[in-house]
Amino acid sequence: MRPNVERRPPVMADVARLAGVSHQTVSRVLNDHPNVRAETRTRVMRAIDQLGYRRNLVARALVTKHSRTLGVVSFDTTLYGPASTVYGIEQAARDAGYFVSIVSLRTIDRAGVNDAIGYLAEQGVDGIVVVAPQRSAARALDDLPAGMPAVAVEGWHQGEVSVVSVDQVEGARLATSHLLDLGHETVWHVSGPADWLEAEGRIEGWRAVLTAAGRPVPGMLTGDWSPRSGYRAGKELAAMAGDVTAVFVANDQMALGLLRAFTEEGVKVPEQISIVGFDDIPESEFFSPPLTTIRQDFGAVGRRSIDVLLRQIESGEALPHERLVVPPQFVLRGSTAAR
Amino acid sequence: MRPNVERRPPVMADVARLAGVSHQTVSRVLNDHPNVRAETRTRVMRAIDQLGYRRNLVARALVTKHSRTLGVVSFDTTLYGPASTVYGIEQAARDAGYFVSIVSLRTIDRAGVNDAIGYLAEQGVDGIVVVAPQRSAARALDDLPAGMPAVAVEGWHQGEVSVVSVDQVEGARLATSHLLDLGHETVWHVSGPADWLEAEGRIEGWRAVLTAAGRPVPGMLTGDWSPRSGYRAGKELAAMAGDVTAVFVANDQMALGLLRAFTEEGVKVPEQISIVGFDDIPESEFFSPPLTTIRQDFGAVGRRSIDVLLRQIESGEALPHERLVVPPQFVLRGSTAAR
DNA sequence: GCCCTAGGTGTTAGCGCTAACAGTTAGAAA
DNA sequence: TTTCTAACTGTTAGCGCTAACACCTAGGGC
Repeated sequence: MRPNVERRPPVMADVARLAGVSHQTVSRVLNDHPNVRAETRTRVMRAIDQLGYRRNLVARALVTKHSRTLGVVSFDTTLYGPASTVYGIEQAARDAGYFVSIVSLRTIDRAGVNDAIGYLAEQGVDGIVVVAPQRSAARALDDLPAGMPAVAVEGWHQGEVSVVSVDQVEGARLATSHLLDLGHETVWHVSGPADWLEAEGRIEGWRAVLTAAGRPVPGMLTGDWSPRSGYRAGKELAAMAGDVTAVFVANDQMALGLLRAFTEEGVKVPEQISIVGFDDIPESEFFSPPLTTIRQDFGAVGRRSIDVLLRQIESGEALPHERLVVPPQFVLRGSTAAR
Repeated sequence: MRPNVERRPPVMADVARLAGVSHQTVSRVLNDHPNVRAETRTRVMRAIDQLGYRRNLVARALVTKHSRTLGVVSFDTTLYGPASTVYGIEQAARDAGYFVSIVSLRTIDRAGVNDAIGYLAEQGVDGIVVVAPQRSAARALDDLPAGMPAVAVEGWHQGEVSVVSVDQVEGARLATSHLLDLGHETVWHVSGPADWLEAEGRIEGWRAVLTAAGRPVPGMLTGDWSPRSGYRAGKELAAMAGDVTAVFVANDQMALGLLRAFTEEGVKVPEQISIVGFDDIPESEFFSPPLTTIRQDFGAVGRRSIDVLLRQIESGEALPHERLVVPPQFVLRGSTAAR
């Protein structure tokens, strides 16, 4: 490292010297300590302005043991769901005066999540949010550093850590019931990939409703959340157009793929086949036809998870683990019709 | 702050004691300093394992003056473009051994961006990436803290800072030329909101091609990037279906809105009107019809911006400001046809 | 034997801040 | 008056780490 030519940035001592007080008094002003004379305070403030002083939060964190930074471990923040969740987290954290340090995993497995948590711990974060949509990722929460406040989002867990998630099972119930209520004999399902907790929850809800209604449970198609995989599933379903009259698709992107495949094959939606999606991405309302779907309030999930995490951090002790569930919402549009 | 019941995490001195060396030797091992005997190194490593020691990067940052953290200021990371860019930034940063601290602004204005930069500076980031798609945000880069390495993404700037962006003008040229080449008399444009640099660049490229070809430049419709605004524009254009034969839409989401409006009004795409979008979001390929569009490589933009920023940081001095341009790519699909 | 060098290690100081405590003053209470 | 208290401010220590330097040893050249 070569010597830096420009003057070093001002530190507290510089402000103190200029204001004619001790550095401790400057610290008190900065931290809104009550016992500072008004006149002294303004003198210090003036000195701060004059020097363009900014306090060094790194030094502060070293002594207070609090960095006011939260770590977020997520997966493919390009997707609407994770992106919205992380956005909600970031907003809520900043409103509470915390920074957010993000690690986006390319592949999500226990080792990767563990590494990420380790890095964040070294960095001195006060707590960690893990967006853990897969079983393997969720398991990494078992070996959190001792005493590290944490919360799982969209994860599954048994008591080791608090979890905030949308009620996937209930969402699937809403979707499936809607289709049965319209008079369909049964409902097919295009699921998300195995190992994903959301996919599992949606399968569970779908199956539960069919079983409770005494309907046959058709074979299930599996996609990978992408429109392309929905397109492939759509081609298969179109070939069975006579038998299939209603499909619950595990997310809106795949539903778009189905719609495209059906259009190509001349299958009319909703006249011949009704479709319900999941997520309510901003595009869904403008699909042709507009997609009936289940809305997930990702922003609420993000905010709730920060609530839970901050309560843990600020209490300074291990709180009992909560399981917070955000309700999904049914959104009726044009892709479903009575049989 | 109440007393913490559990033992404090081990520090370097604890490792040193257990390994029977000085803390400095532990530091040397951790930093891969060459002059450490192999036997000593393994002894230290063993002690580290045994205690589960993790070094405190906050303390390290205080003395080295480098936090190995980069700040990112962005806007609405729910949208595909910003989300993908931020993802690319995060990946590239982590590959280079840096953390990423993110601030997502709700509204993007000079004051907001300035505040965000200020927070990040206090936090001790080594450099800042500002995703500054609006003129007002880009201007905030004029008052960066002295000596803070920074790079603007999708921004516009005159020499104060390096900029990495996709060539919007060229993308618009590609779109417009394609439509003229297909034999359309002229091309209409649904633009992004005013003050957005991307919107301006796309207007510029569109207009330039029309003017160069001696074609009339039709009145322009303006949206806000949302599918809904595209839908509204589509309704207007459908009413003029005889005159309008080709539309260049400033992003794919609005193009989807147009498609929906045209479907409702019975306007056939591409038979009656051809449409070209911009972005190539994952959904575009599965619109009906699949959307001809201009692909932006957001990942590349993110990676390049980190390249530029790290070069600045690691050189330790003010490098000349660069203007890096990532080429857009034309993607032919089914929403355009010859006149 | 001497010196010199290089490898390996320990000692000390200090990064910029806050916490804890130690004054100092002024005014109220005794 | 004295004494106490509260309000305000300064002094000191130390968070956990790295940089700089000091110090040992062993081995080679003379």
